[in-house]
Amino acid sequence: MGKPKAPRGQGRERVVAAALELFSERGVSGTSLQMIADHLGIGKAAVYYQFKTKEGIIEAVLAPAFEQMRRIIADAEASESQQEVATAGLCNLVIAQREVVAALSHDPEVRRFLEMHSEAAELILQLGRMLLGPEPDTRRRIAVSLFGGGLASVGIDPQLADIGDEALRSELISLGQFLLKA
Amino acid sequence: MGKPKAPRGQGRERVVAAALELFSERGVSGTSLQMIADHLGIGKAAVYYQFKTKEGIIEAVLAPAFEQMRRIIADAEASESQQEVATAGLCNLVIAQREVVAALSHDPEVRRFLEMHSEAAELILQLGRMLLGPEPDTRRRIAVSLFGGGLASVGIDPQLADIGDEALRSELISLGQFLLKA
DNA sequence: GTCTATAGCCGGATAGAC
DNA sequence: GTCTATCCGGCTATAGAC
Repeated sequence: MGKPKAPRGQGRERVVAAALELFSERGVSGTSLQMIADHLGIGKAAVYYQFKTKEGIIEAVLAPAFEQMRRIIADAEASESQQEVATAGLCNLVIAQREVVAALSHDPEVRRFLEMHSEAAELILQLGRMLLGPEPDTRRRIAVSLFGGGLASVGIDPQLADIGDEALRSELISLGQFLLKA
Repeated sequence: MGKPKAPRGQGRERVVAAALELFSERGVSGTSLQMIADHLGIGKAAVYYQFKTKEGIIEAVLAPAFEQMRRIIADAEASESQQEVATAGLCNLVIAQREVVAALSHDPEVRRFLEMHSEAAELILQLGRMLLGPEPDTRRRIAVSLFGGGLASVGIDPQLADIGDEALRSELISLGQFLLKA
């Protein structure tokens, strides 16, 4: 009864992968559906068969990152040391989803998307609050902003391309804890 | 003999100011010349009178930041403690040119611009080298990347809007020195 | 210095053939 | 599931009137 042909969702995944690659090179506004289609060697209408709108593609590209954020928040909430678990979780997220995080965390089109989908925006705010801890002073607030903003860039910095995932992860976590204790 | 009417360059500055504001909200790709014209209450062709191409506008928006970078590099080179002077200079740059730095440092269109204008790209690389110092280890390289990427975000983080320039500057410099000594 | 008008191209999105 | 053809609107850029 399995359907060997046209396995559901495979086309979607190919579109999402191509979109992510192009988004990270040219930004969301700078990427047209035509480019995505060309990249896959298909027609523009074939892309529309998978996603009715461009926003739908953005949503699908972002989805796995937000899923992981939900897990991080759940883990941190279940832990005694919220701040440390959240910090490590964020570092893991950056490693596991380099391209999604780096390509989209500073994209103006994604910012607009988040303004229209407050459940997603709330996840980011919640993670921020966990890093801040209760009653943060000015220095801590700046340190958290610096760390959060920096994390996104580190993921795709070409100058760090020779550093393996494990080394990067452990140094990031260490630097994060260091910064947030400053 | 002064010419009270049509003071040279004033029109250009108004275009640049409007462009910067829109670039920071919508990104470069997401900003059309029509939007810039509308924002100034003039026609699209009036913008073309000041700048022959959109790239010309990008160049003019970036110019002051690169000028300041040149000064920072010159100052650091003349100093004994290159790394500290460069770090402080970068923090000052972020404060003085928040919008330019934040809006454009992660913009894919600007990245493409830099690939075509290697003199400008070289300034950024040179500053990076000054922060790294001679023979940096892995941890230092990651710290520099984290700091550089984070600086850009801090400048426009709405959550830090209540912090004055002076407080922000001194904390940033302090956090920078702290991070680079980690 | 700003305007209208227009060229020519490309954007997102849809309809319908195969 | 992919294609061609098409709609309509917006884009950069130019020409020329005022």
